[in-house]
Amino acid sequence: MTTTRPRQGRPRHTPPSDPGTSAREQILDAAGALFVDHGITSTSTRMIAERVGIRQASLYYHFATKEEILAELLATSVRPSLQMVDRIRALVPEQADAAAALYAVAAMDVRTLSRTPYNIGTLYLLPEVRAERFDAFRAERGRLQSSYGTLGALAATEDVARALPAERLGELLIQLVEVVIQIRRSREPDAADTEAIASSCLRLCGLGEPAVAAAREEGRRLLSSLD
Amino acid sequence: MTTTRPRQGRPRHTPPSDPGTSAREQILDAAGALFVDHGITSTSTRMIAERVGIRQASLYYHFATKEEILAELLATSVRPSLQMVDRIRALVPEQADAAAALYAVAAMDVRTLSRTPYNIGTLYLLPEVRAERFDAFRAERGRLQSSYGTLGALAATEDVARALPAERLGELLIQLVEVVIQIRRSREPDAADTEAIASSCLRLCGLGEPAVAAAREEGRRLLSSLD
DNA sequence: ATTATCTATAGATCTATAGATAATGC
DNA sequence: ATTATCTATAGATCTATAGATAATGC
Repeated sequence: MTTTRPRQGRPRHTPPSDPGTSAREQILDAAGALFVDHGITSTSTRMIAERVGIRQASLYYHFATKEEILAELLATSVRPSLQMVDRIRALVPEQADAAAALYAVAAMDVRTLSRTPYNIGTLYLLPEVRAERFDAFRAERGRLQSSYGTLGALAATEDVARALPAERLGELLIQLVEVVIQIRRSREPDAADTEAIASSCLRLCGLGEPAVAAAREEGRRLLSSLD
Repeated sequence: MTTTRPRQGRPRHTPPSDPGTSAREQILDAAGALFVDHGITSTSTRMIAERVGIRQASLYYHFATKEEILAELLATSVRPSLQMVDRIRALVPEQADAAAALYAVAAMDVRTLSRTPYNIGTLYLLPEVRAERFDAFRAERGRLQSSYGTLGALAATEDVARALPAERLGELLIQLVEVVIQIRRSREPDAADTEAIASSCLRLCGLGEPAVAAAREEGRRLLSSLD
């Protein structure tokens, strides 16, 4: 039992419950949870500060504006998904087994979205995020979407590939994966959800049941080789 | 050219551009467009009033609170979709051709969501709507979702029906249909989108390309018999 | 008389800044 | 001296109410 050394600066009126994490981190966590629950504009800086255990004005030592807090949250929210896609695509060199790669990417993404401490995916959907200020974030998300499109086009049957250009396929696939955001609003997503969603991505690409089963097996192998 | 008779009450500081529609209607339209663009909390009663061409306080003659405006918008937003489902399910007596019915319902719903004057579907996604106050609305949406589930379960192949209980299938199908809400944020959805989304619903249910094509034909027939 | 607006405003926010203060670090 | 907080507050909102007013309806 190590007593954590008190930090520098004037003490808080309420001492931090977790002295291990930085104030900046605590603010981001509090703001994230509140933005997701109540929306961005409905969350006041006072609410954020209260949850952290500091005074409202003290936020401004760490962030210049409320927007800056949001920007930081958004930046860290797509990045894990994008990195995951890159790692998985690196494992599947050519279009060797695109269906397995798509399964793995979708499953991983669903799991990531299921497990963030608050349902951070909902932030994408809020109108405030369409401000020009957040262009960079939306561009990253666009890259994720087009990865889904490319992967889906490679995995798809000829019939489906002909009917759906990669760009539209990407829109549909990312939308399907993000159903987990909606599910999380009413219940705790589980492993069966992950499997159902990832398999649905493959079916949407036109794969029949034997091909879906095969890609699922191989996709799982890919995932376990990631750890 | 009929000059519309001026209405009762003190004249507005800016005369209404469309004297045909009631003030109530004008307020709902203005609020809907603003809620969708900026979010609910970010839309002030002043913004709504300005768009209508009345003073902020005059809103309160028609609605007791801002929440009441939102409640009215939500109430009128799912209803068309629910009625459509009922009409189409009535046309397809037993499980005669569930796949065609699912195609028709999905296509109709996509078209409805594409054509509302503002992208009203986005309202579902806003955190403010989770307040208890809007329980009735969320219940209606739940009914729509379970209609998708039932229809999907009937249309699905045995393999898929075994893998996905109707409840989860409903979540996936409605999510897929509502991709049109996201599409509308970046571009104008067209007939090809409608077809792509409705066909994707069928593929997600495990249908192969010949079955998808057949259901699409029959689904279109159903739709044209609705007018 | 009734209706639908208007003007004015109370009271409750909310964001962000200025400047003081209580720790640690050197 | 530096850091991270605090207190206090300016200035800008925002929602909703009270009461006046300018039309039409009878």
